[in-house]
Amino acid sequence: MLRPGGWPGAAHAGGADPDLGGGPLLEEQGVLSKRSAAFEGAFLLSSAAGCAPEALPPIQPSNSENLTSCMADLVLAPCDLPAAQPAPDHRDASQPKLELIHIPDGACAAPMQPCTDPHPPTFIDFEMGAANMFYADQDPHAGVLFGEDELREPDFDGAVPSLLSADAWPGSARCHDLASSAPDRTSPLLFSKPSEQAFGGAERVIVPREPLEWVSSEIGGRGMAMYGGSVGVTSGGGLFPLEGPNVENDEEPAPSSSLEEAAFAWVPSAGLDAARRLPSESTSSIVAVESEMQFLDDCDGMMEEGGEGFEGGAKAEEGFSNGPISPGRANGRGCRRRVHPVGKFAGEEVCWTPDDTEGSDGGCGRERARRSRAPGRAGARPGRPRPRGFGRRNSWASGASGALEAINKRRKQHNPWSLEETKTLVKGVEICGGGKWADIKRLGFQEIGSRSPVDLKDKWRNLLRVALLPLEQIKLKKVDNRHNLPMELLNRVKELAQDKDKSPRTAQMQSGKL
DNA sequence: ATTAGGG
DNA sequence: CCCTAAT
Repeated sequence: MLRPGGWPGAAHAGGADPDLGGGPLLEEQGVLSKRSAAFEGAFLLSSAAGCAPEALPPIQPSNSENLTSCMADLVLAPCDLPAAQPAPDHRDASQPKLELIHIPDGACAAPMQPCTDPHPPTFIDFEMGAANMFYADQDPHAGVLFGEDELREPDFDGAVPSLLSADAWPGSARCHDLASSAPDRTSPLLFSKPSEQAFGGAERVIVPREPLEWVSSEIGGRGMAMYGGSVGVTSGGGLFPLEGPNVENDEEPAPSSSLEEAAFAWVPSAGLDAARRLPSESTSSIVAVESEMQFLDDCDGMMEEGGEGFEGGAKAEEGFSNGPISPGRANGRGCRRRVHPVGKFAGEEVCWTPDDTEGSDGGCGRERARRSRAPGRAGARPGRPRPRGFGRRNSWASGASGALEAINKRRKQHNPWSLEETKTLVKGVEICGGGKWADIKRLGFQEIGSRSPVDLKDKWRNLLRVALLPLEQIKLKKVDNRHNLPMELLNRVKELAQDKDKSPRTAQMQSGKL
């Protein structure tokens, strides 16, 4: 299925390392071949071979010369598509599910050049699912940005997002100096603004399949990428397979007029025709959703097994062979949460029930519609992409049905924090410090994508309660069997709590209370 | 919009 | 996890 190599320029592109999920990139069966500059010469192939690449029109100029030259190599070619092939049903397990991305040899082979920016340090944002900044001068994944301007060796349990590399995003070599990226220098979050250039020329690749095919133009979204046929999502350092969105009878997608607006392209059933018209008429068949695409934890937050996105390649890559992992796993009740791709709830986190027992919250029981909702927001909205995973979200189901009231009356929900979530929170605190919950959210950790900043705060408080307990008591609680909190983690929490730097006073006070 | 804190 | 007050 999807392979790390799906990210051109990604460290393991080409599947050189079988251990990392590489290997032959694709079963060639392309019907559609479309270039996406954003993916540096990546092809999307579906069935039917014989798409001879041909030179592409000039690529949008990049302000990054090295990249420009790199991109100049890009070739690709719209195929002469066979007419009106009945679209394979990707629900049929016998059908190949995914389009595969082929990386032409030598694509973007040019090494990333050091930033010429006079203000060191410079950073490059890979836009890969998180705001972790990787120093890309020499080593593509040399470090993680900590604090204000400190670049450290990655030390998250050896978690190096090994899939990322400087040229993973060919057009995205946006060099930033700290001064311009974070003028106040108070935040470690140096998001680079998604730019058209970064994704310049990215076409929304539409794969003619039913029921829904997705393509991410990767615009403005962090870490989201789906390729035809329910393909994948980048998550931390991994690229995770995903199931296709389960959307039905949605309104006619609103045209997207800007790249920022159109994080994802969706073509309902237009199939090949639409695909063929793409270059000129793409916008008419594309729905814009908010750029943040996120596949959130299932309702119970049962994430016992998934790799921590941040935990780097090897772990994450298990997902390639083992099917969907990290995002959107089903819980016992078959409820998943994800962002609704189109229509009224585009961009909203929703409960998603695979078999589509709709309208009932899917047993998810996480209705949060009472909470703030982007006011006046109707459908896909242009404008600033919201940071993903912020705040509370509407439920697809709730908005769509009269079950709303019932749901609204529901009392306190219970969504146990998984160990992975908890670990991630701790990481966040390590980076941003306690009390910086919004900042932590902005880090984009996928693991806690479904937790609001307030959730983080609450959880941290609860963690402190335990961590600051006398050792005896902790052990009495079997090191908290219920929450599966390893002593080691609790120790980290404790340290952070006592670190006046990382912990405002909340923690200190907490310790008093205990 | 964020955060702290009570419940 | 929910709610509110205070920024």
